[in-house]
Amino acid sequence: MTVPLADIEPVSRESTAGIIARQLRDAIMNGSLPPGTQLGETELAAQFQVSRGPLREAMQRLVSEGLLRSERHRGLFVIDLGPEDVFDIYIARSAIERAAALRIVFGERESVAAVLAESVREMATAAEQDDPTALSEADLRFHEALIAASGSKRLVRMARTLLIETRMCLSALQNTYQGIEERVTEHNQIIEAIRAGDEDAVLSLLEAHMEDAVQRLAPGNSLRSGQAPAPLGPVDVSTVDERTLVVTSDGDHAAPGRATAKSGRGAK
Amino acid sequence: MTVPLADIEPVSRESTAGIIARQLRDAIMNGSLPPGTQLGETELAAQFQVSRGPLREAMQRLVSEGLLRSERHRGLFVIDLGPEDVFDIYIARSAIERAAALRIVFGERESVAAVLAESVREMATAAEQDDPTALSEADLRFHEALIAASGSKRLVRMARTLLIETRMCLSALQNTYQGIEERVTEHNQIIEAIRAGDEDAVLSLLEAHMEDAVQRLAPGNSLRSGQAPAPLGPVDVSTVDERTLVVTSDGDHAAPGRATAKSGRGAK
DNA sequence: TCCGTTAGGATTGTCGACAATTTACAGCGT
DNA sequence: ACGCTGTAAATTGTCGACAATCCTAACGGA
Repeated sequence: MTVPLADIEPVSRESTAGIIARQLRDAIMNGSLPPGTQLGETELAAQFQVSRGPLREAMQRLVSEGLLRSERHRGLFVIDLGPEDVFDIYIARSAIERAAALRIVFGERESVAAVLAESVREMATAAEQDDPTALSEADLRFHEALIAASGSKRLVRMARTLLIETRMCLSALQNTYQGIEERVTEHNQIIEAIRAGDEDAVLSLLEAHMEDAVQRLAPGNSLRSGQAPAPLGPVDVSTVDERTLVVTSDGDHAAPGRATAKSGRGAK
Repeated sequence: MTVPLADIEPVSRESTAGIIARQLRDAIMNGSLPPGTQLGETELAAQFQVSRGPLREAMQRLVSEGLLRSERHRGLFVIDLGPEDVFDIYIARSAIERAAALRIVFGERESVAAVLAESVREMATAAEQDDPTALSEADLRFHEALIAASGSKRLVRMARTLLIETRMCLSALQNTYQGIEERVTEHNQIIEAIRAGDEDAVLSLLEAHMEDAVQRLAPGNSLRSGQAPAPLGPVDVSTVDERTLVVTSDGDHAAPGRATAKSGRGAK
């Protein structure tokens, strides 16, 4: 009556484990918890001012998301990304974002383009000021918005982990930037293709965008050639992520596959 | 020395929460825990012969995977899939399996084809004996093997939930089967295309396969038209799956988009 | 008869303590 | 000096109990 009661969402509609899980995700993403870090339960519990119970529940969530690696009677550790993981991340991202773009092309393209344009503007601003960190942030926000605009709950959920891992890659490699302006252009081209409703253009631009990232972050691999650099054979779906599956990320693993052409089908 | 010590994997390399989580997943998948069921902690803890602690940790995993829905101070419930979810599942599956197929085409195709052929043989056997359940099992096993063969950890992990949800859809709709033989043929065509290394054929066959499933399970939708039937707008990536986001799955939602042609690009 | 109130029961959320296992280190023997 | 062994500390895994919250239903009043 007095208050227009906007969106009050009664006190704490969210579970404690959910809150802690989100904070931990952020901490892992922004580098507060570097890869390989062991998460001491007692220490973190004190920091969050909760008991070990809720904290463990939150950590189990991250384990199932693949952000933490569990070693029984040893502890929980932040995953460290080997080169094969970098490649794998982009395989998955490519799949997710392609599907999202496909949905968008068949949806209300204009409003989506407007939202995406906002992120690109932020990127441009960051580029002008020569602020690599801000540029990465805006870049990720672009892709996050792209996926969110698909309206698919599952694509969004699956992408959350991938975007966090992407950020981990970027901060690990300390942004080896070549062609800052170029990146802004690439994103703008995607938006333009969305506005035009040109399906083939959107998909091939996106694929090229991903391929570029792979070339920068995991040279020697390509989304359109060679097998995964990971030396692991076919994986059993029922056990992965459960038993630890430690990957020794000790350097060498270069796949013989030479990078093939940028993208296959011509854009418009 | 005496024993050839095969793969002993010291006692219990897997966490208790992991074991319970897997069992719960199976129970949800095979229908022992129908959609909407509330998971009483005390009851389940007694059944697993553990305390509520490890059980809650296991359940939090499933929450983050999207198989359980959490309502604070109310309990955990098995998700029930509305029509919009069915469509969403196939959007995501289509994305994942396409990426997996792409990896396979660039990898060792023959050995993969052999593995997949085994699943199809099982399908054929089930079809002969007119056993819908066994056919579904074999069908899912095919797709599981397809994704596993990609060698991508992340694709495998993301697909796990999707395949469980797929099984939930099928058992809910009690297998409205038309064209049993046809399905076996479709899978065989995919294998054949993999053997031939015909990328375009593999991708369009797979897309058509998914589109067929959508037509059967969520008529009125198409992977290549109309926006998602879900009435929810763009989703915020940071909150989904955390705050509950209850979807009232009350029937009507038909998208106006008429189904377009099977698949776009011609196959070979 | 209908509605608001209030007790009861049940379930979830949280906590502190104990048990089990691993790791590190000191001591001893060769 | 090197390696093995046994003990001790620290951390994780598990449990039972208490507190907070919600649902149900019986009760009383209009």
